[in-house]
Amino acid sequence: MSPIPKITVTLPDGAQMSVNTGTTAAEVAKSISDGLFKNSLAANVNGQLVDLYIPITADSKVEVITYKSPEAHDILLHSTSHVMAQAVKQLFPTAKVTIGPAIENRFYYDFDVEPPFTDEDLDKIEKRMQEIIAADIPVRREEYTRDELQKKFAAMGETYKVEIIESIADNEVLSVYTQGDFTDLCRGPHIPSTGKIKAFKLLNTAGAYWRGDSRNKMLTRIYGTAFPSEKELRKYLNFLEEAKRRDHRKIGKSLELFEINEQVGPGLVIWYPRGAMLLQIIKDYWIREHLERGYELVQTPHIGKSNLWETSGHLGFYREFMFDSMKIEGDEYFIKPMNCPFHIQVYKSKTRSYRDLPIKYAELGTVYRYELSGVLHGLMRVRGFTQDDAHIICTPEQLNEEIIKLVQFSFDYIRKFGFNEFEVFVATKPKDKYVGEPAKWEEATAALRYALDEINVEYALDEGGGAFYGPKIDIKIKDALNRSWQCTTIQFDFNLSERFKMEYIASDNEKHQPYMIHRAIMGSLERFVGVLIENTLGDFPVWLAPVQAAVIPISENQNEVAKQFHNRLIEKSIRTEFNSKNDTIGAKIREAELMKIPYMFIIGEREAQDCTVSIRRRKSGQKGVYDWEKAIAIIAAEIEKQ
RNA sequence: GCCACCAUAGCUCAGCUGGUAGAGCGGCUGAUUUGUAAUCAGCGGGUCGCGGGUUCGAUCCCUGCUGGUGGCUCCA
Repeated sequence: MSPIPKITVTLPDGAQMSVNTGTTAAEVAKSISDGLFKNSLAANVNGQLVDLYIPITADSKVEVITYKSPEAHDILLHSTSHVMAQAVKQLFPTAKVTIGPAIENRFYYDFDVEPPFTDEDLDKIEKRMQEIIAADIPVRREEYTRDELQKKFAAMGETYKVEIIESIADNEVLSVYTQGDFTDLCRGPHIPSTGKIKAFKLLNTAGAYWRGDSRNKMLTRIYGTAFPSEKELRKYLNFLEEAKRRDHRKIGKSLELFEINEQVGPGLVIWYPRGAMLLQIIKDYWIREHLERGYELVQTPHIGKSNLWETSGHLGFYREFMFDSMKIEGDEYFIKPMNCPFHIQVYKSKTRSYRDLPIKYAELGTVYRYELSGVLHGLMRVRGFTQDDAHIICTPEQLNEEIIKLVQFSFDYIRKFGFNEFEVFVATKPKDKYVGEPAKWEEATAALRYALDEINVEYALDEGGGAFYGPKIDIKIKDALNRSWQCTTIQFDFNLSERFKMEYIASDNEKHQPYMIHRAIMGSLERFVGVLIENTLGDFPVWLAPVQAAVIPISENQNEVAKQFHNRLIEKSIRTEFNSKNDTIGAKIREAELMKIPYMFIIGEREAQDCTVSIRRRKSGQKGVYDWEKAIAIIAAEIEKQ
């Protein structure tokens, strides 16, 4: 009998081991230490994630994946989704399994089941999962040919799996994972046994179309999460709680900023005085920043005749998002979903010379888009919203510089609101709905990428995510909970300038077609305010706070004097509120704290006599007693800081 | 739009298996005249989202609608 051939295994620290061929990563882990073996979930063999029990048959670099490895979480989540599917199949044998991947911090599994699961079902499933985990059932991989698998899953009645197998490329290895009575088509890798799952929770059910296509059957999805320890699970659940606490809909109500009312219509925002003030402050700032950068303000109607939208291509490519038309004196009018055709009209009002370019038209234009009722969400997704819109019309030579300026402008602008982390995407040509030659798309996309490269901005590609009229740069901002929100969009457009026959006279005295860029920095003011609320909990910096100060007399005896001070603040354009209620000082302060008013100016008997005020800063408390002018200077200085 | 869940006073919510509703906060009135996150007392306030049905009787059961919430191409 010939001796078993040896192979060399190289560990991450460079150490090498000579082992029998066919040794598994599990055995390697065990030979290093029992502790490592106990914590091992999978292995990375030559850069490839594999199961712990796959035999290694050649010299390899081997890294044992433990709970602490960055790759571990996805594997754990994915394996937990299999345990869930196993529990579901045991409890509901007629349910058909479909797909069940890991997503960020969570997993889901979609089932075709009648009737759909309820919350009580989730408890039952969770209990059964605990039993499966307690039984520590081994999870093993097997590979099969396409035919074998088709038959296998067809025999099991798992028609969705059969369909999936059909859609997998010929050259891929087909594998299944089996744990006890449950077998699932899966690429893996998976944990070696169900007992490796230490902490999990099922979160909620949801409907989801098979393959995400609304023409397909609606499946029942269960979301869940899993972590290496109870502690980490709790931390994640706390994060979800914190997100709830920051919900802009809740804060918007308690701070009296806005409402969305059934009587008015879904997705339509009613701004209360405080919310409208907040919006106005943002708008004022926005206008200042644009005028400083050479933009010109324009203002355009809310509706326009159908031929305008015909020419722009909106009726061809964007109709599904537009509200139905209205007939006026025999003509058909549409409510604008975008401002661009109007801005083009302004451009075309006279002959333009290359010396005039770039021309930059800016407008806080309110647009209306028909969004499906199911996707509406507070201020984040509405049907009527104000875009901080601008159109830059320039020569081809100017394009690069203009894009760079725009990206930098966006970063600078958004940083002012306390956001410092960005994700940048370049979105390319959509698969079906697009206008223009593919070659032009290529060229324009390259121009966007070139500009970003030039200023060293890292970005990811969003394939097929472009607008119908051109590729775009999208900037997402990260909030305090590390969630990202789409705000800035910089869209190249070679479609409209052609459709509307825009032109300028170049230095060669010939007519040329200009380039056009659409862009919005905040995107939608509504959404931006929503993000701002969630990021700050409604505790706005003083320059943004709709009410910057509360003037609070200690007793009614100081009402007269306090009112005078209040008037001084108003004269200085400080947004202030006078609390003359017959409440104790404690109650009046509490009220101001809850309404997140940053400054409180308190006047008692002593202050009334000396013409001073006691300053109290929200959250941090008393700041001392100052004469009126000094007190006003203090708050004014903080407002100035922006 | 589709699936599930939800809808009670201005707000937050309670109301067991059907017998026409309650609390706290806010509001109003009065007392108190307050020194840095809730003074006390009293009083109002609801066709229980809307429309049908079952029932002697519906906030509760059934059904239609409206609105809200969580989701709906992150490949086995």
